[in-house]
This record gives sequence, structure tokens and C-alpha cells, in this order.
Amino acid sequence: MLSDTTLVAKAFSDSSRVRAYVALQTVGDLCVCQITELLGLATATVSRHMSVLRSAGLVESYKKGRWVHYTSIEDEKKIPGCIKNWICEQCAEDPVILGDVNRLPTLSRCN
Amino acid sequence: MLSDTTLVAKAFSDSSRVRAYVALQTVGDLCVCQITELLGLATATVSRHMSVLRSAGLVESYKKGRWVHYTSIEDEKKIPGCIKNWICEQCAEDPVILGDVNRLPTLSRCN
DNA sequence: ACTATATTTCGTTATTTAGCTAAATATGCA
DNA sequence: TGCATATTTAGCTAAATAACGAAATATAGT
Repeated sequence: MLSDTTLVAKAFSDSSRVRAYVALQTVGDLCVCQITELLGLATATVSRHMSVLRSAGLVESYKKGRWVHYTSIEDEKKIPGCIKNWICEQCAEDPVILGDVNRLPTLSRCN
Repeated sequence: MLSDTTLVAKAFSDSSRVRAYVALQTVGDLCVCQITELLGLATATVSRHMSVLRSAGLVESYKKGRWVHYTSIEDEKKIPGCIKNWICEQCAEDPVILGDVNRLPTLSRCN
């Protein structure tokens, strides 16, 4: 549907959401507090961004204790792999994304 | 770059622009007055929408007399074919898009 | 040059959205 | 149960954007 298309496009139309999405594509699983640490935004803002990505069917989430984790989706049904790849490749050399990828291993653990 | 990604996503985040884009993918070439007729919006609004699509590198334009024509881009450099296909397939069964496709042959000629 | 037509730009208004803080909710642990 | 922590929701402000009509620009034809 037309509305599904615009929903996905809206989700990718904000750079903070693209950063979170690429981070998830890179490591597969992050909790909200880690994404908050990565983006440097207020927790509430990050929570909102992640729910936009989830509503568009671009990521999934599950609860683990007090933490909410977001994960990349393997299934090709929602978004074809070539689109994921295009986004990740487009951004791969962007300084902000490079900084994110470098910082990913340093994010605090949440257990 | 991150900004290129969000620019493309923003372009597709509005349903009028997706409609215009799909129409161009279908017939290849339309002038602003035809797109205006198709979308049923003010000419100024359509002009604005088309310049957003062009700025994102999703369509091209050329002048022919008093008319400005927009065309789909064949080159894969800007947008991979799989993304064009995904958008067109996603929308293919949408009633609004179906109506557009049906109305395409009835648009007034501009010469 | 003048007129008619097509398009773009400008100025305004209404809506959407990103960001924040504060309050509410959910969960784990003492 | 009560407290601490993680997340979401609510309420607000500022910025971005879609829509329009009017004015400006561009081109073709008389």
C-alpha cells in the first residue's frame, strides 16, 4: 500500500533513526539505554524514535527484565535485503556513522 | 552519506510524491500540467513536490517550449532498481495508485 | 512589443514532528 | 511492600513542511 511505503520512508527520513537502524544492522541487538548512549539524546526521544521504526516494521523489540531490546529483522518480507544494504552502504563512509560504529563496542552493557 | 539517505527518504515520505514517482516509472515522461491533473493539487504545490523529487535525484527534468517535463531515471547510480521495484510493487494494488494508472492514458496532451 | 499560457517563487497558514522535562508505568530486588 | 532503575506517555515549544493564492518569470505566437 501507498501508506506502507510512506510509513517506511518517514521512518528513514530522520538521521537519528537511520543511525539507530544502521547500528542495529551492524550488531543485531541493542537496548534502549545503549541506543540512547549512542545517539546522545533524551531517553524519551529515543524511545519515540524506536517506536517509529518498529511501527514501520523495520525493527523488532522484546522485553528482558527492565530493559527493552531492539533487534534487526532477518526476514525479507518487510524490507528486501537490497534496501537494507543500500542504506548501510550509502551511510558507510559518513563520519557520523563511522563514529557510531567505532563507539558500538564501547557502549555500556545492560544485564 | 547519511544526508543523502534521509533526502531520498523524505522525498518518498509524502504520498503525492510517491504517486508522481510511480506515474513516471509507469509512463516515463510527464509534464507538470499532466501531473497536476493527475494529483488534483494546485500547480504551485505540484511544482514544489517535483523539485523535491528532483533534488533527491529521483527524477530528471527538461524544458520543452513552455512546458517542463519530468522523466524517470534509467541509471542505477542514484537509486538501485530493486528500490524502484519495491516501491512500485508495494503500491501496485493501492486503490489510489490503481486509479492513477487507469487515468494516465486519459491525461490531456501537452504539445 | 503584447498577450496568453506554463511554471516557479513568495508569503501565509495549518499541520506534523523532533526535542525536551515531568509524570506515569513496568520490572527486579531487598 | 517499598525502592531503584528502565522505558513509555503526556504536555509543551520550536522547527519543518504541505497546502493555497498571488506575484514573478519564461516562452510561444500574433
